[in-house]
Amino acid sequence: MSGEGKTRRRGYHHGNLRQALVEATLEMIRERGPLGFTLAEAAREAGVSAAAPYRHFSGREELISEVARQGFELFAERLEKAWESAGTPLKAFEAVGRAYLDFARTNPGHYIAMFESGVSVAGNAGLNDAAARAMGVLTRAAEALFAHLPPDRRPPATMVSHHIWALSHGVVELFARGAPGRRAPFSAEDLLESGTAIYLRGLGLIPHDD
Amino acid sequence: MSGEGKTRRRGYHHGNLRQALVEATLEMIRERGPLGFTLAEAAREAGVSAAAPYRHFSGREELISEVARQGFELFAERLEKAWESAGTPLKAFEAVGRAYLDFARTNPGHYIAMFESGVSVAGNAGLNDAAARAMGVLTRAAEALFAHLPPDRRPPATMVSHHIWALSHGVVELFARGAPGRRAPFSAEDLLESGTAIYLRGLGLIPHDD
DNA sequence: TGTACATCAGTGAACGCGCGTTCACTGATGTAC
DNA sequence: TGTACATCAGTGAACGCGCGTTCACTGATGTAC
Repeated sequence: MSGEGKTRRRGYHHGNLRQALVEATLEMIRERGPLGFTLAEAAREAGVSAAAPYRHFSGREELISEVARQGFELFAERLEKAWESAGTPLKAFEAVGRAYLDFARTNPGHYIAMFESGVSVAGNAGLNDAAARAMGVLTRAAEALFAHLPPDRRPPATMVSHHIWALSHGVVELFARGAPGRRAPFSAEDLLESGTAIYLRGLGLIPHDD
Repeated sequence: MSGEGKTRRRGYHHGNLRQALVEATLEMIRERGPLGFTLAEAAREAGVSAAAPYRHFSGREELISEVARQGFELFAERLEKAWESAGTPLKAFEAVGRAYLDFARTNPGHYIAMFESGVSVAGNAGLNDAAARAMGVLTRAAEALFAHLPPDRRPPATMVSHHIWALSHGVVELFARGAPGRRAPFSAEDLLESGTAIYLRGLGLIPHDD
């Protein structure tokens, strides 16, 4: 809910229609899934005629791409902030993992637009940049973890970041959303934290037997 | 492609329309994503009028549920077969992981219907059973891994299966599909295998430093 | 083996709907002088 | 400070489209006798 506020019009000219459409889209996506949004309804939601969006976007596709782009920007910011806020590389890495899940929780519309809408990241420069920036945080967080190891004993940082990304994404998709009544005996947070801990132990970065 | 064949009609009576619709749906989903299927087109594809599907399904929703159900059945079978085919519990566990990825690869239509279509698993008994059966294989595979450990040192099997499930699902969603041109330096297979190995080492089930 | 008939699995026409998009238009805004 | 005018950001009506679903219907199948 936070970060996905509402903007309504004030007169004949909306004043902020572009962003209002983005926000309407976020809400529709959050509630009805990746393809459950329509330009027509976004316009209605913003209190504007069905033709108005075409002053700001070339069409449906461009609007959802913009939503995804904003999502990746926000995502990268949150991950960066989490990384910088913690003391040791290990704590920082764990904080990034928590921030990942937290982002998916508090910005479901963005998350869905980014990863489930079928938007082509490669085909859009702005989107691509933002996505790379977010991925970069994960990779740097991984690199910092091994900085103290002799170079020939460091695992490839991008492999590690891919592992963590996949684990996080899987947890989000399978356990963080959907009916809260899912009878899973573990919360998404617990699963991600315990999974990450076991993984890091496997890398030799956490002592065995805590 | 295998397991997603084609069934066309032979006379006025189709003979196998129900399954033909399922197969047409698989193809549409595979090519156009979770919501990219329509009853109308499935009928067209099967060479039948738009009204015909209603002799076999109450509507759109019931058809996609059936696709997902068949997917879970097939999935459970493949996982079971993989588990039974390997010698040691460790090898069997790894074989199950490989079978997971392999299923997602060879049956993308099923996989999408199962996990991305928004179908409500809980609201359908047949679907629920099939899904539980598949999940059960993962959990039993995990249990077998610790069978030789003293009971008080065994991690919870469902936690482990949830971890592996999340990792596998994340790898599938992020790295196994989409443009094959993704410049990922690691294949989905490699990522899942290496990730699983590190995780199992973290559990103390694989010796350090191979 | 032949026939009557119930049942099953199709047809095709029609419906109402909401969507994406285009178009000529017009009200509001802001800038040059 | 006031006015003319270009530009911008909206309107509303219209289009063609494909969809899901319903309905009365009919051709094919299979069973009882």
